[in-house]
Amino acid sequence: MDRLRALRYFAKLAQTLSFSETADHFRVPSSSVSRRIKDLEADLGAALFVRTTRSVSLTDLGKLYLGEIAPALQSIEIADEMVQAQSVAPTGTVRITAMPGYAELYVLPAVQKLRSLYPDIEFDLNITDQVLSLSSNEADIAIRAASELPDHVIARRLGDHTFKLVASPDYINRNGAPRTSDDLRDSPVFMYRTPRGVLNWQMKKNGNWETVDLAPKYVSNHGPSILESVVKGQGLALLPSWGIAAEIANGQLEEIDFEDAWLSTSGGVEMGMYLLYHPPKFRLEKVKVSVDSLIADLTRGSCQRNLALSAAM
Amino acid sequence: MDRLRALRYFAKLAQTLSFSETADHFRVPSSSVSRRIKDLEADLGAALFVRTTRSVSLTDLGKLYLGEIAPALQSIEIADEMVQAQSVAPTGTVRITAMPGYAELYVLPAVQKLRSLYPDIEFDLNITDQVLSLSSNEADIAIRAASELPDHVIARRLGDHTFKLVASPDYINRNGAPRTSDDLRDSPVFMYRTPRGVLNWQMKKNGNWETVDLAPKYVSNHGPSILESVVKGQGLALLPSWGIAAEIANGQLEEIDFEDAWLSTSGGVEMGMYLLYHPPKFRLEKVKVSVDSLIADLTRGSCQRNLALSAAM
DNA sequence: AAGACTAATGCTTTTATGACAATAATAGGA
DNA sequence: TCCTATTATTGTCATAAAAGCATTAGTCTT
Repeated sequence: MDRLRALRYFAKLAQTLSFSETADHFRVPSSSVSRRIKDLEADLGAALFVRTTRSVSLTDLGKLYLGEIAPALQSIEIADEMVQAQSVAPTGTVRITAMPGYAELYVLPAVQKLRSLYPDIEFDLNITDQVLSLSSNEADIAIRAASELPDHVIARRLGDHTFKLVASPDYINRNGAPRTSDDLRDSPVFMYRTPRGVLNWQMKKNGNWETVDLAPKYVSNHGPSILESVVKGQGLALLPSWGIAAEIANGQLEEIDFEDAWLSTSGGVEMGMYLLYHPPKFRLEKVKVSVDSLIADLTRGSCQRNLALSAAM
Repeated sequence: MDRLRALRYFAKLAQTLSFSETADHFRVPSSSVSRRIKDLEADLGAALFVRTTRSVSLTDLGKLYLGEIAPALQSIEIADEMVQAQSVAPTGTVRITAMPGYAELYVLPAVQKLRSLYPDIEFDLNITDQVLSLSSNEADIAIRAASELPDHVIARRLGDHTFKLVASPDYINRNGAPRTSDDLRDSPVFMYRTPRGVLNWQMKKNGNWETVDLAPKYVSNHGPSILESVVKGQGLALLPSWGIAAEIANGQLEEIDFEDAWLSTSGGVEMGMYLLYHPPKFRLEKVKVSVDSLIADLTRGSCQRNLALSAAM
């Protein structure tokens, strides 16, 4: 038995004191109301109404029951409306996670804009290299580099995530640009540490990608400090293209063309920056508007970067 | 969809965060829980849980929904329990209606006893000649004279309801006992007025019951005052046997044997005093205990009366 | 006294729920 | 790293419940 429906019938019937009117209200035949009420009474083991074929009235127990049930029904109605309103009105917390570096350069300003656009939404921005799971509800939106895309989330490509070997013009003038892996071994190199370990440099040799055995002068999980070290001419680093666009453009850094392509993560796989979010099984407006705004800002940002790069070349 | 069941599943699942545990709790396969929750989510148009095959957690909306739903569910549980408790524990109001005269003689003391027996029950005793409808919920128990019994109520016979022509020994000494209807027309007679009119006297003539055309000296809806007038020797009256048992027994009144039987209401139909109450479709304990107690007292009273009558004869 | 309105009931059709089995996905351990 | 155990989901079927419709029975009104 659909108890909740029976209770709705009960409440309406208690109000109208008419089976037919109640039935009309719910667009069902009056026999349905009659049967549901009867079932309800049988379930409770008590008569709720006194019926004459012509009139209906509440019993003492009916009044008692109504007094308890009516507010509960109302609560349920309200709850439903709240949820449905929530899924339309953008309020609540949106949890965003993003990679350091990229976050500071691009996501932070985008989120600032988002905050001013939707002051009612609360944002929880978690900048970390940890890969927070969307599917286990640790975040609503994830912005990170990825090669192969998770299956159950929607991924919007924000731009490339390729690594460039860079040094300052000053450094190149003093030491020359490295050409071989042996050159590298003699050069001061800086590496990035992720929670899963140091991001090794890999090189293509005879069609295979191999890790280059290097002893880095400086390892950090703080990207900007590595960038700063390179800009200061202290050595070489493999840095993501989006992280050096500005420095390339204004001449602070130069890209070093190596004999082969270089990659930091597992060999040669094409990587990109992605914005990831739950498939919109159900329309969570707060997530939707955030995604839309972020995508707009971040892809625009990446276009600008690309333009800047082109200009530098 | 049984929404209430879905909500119960939801509440339990939000608490346990385990489909299988929830399913065990309700003794249903976990697939049922899974489906009900999915249906609920589809109905609401919003995701309530984030599921991994290994773990379940509430979404923001889920928490919100739970906050509204949980108290409502509890209210419904409480309401159910209240009703079921009510139908077992004898509390609340019992409305009793009874005929004047009979009520004062027999019902009043019985109700007094009932009140002391069940101090938690409230009694509403309506002494009237009006025939209050049980079926339209105007009373829980009715005690009245009846010939043919209503169909949808339970009737317990309390005793006869036959009318006797009586006068005081003093009156008979002075005027002699009437023998014919003509005798009656010359005698001072007292009649009872019901809400439906004066209770006419009827007589069997050639097998047919006919109303005797009399000009009563005194008409009242107050039985005791008619009785008193008769006892004082002021005239004759047709009085119910249960109303004159004591006076017959102690010699204050004498029954007059007439040439035919006499009746007050529609001709010659056998009438009785009945206690009427709703068929116990559902066990309303307060009514049940009241009926039991009243029946016990009133039938015992009627036995005593009968004994008293026998003794007087 | 008859008609109109209302609730209940009997029956059929449709719907949805539960049961069982199988699958997919993950966490933990050897 | 592979294997196993646990957990949620999906597919299919049988069953139970609800709706729909027509009819009956009982009141109130004119």
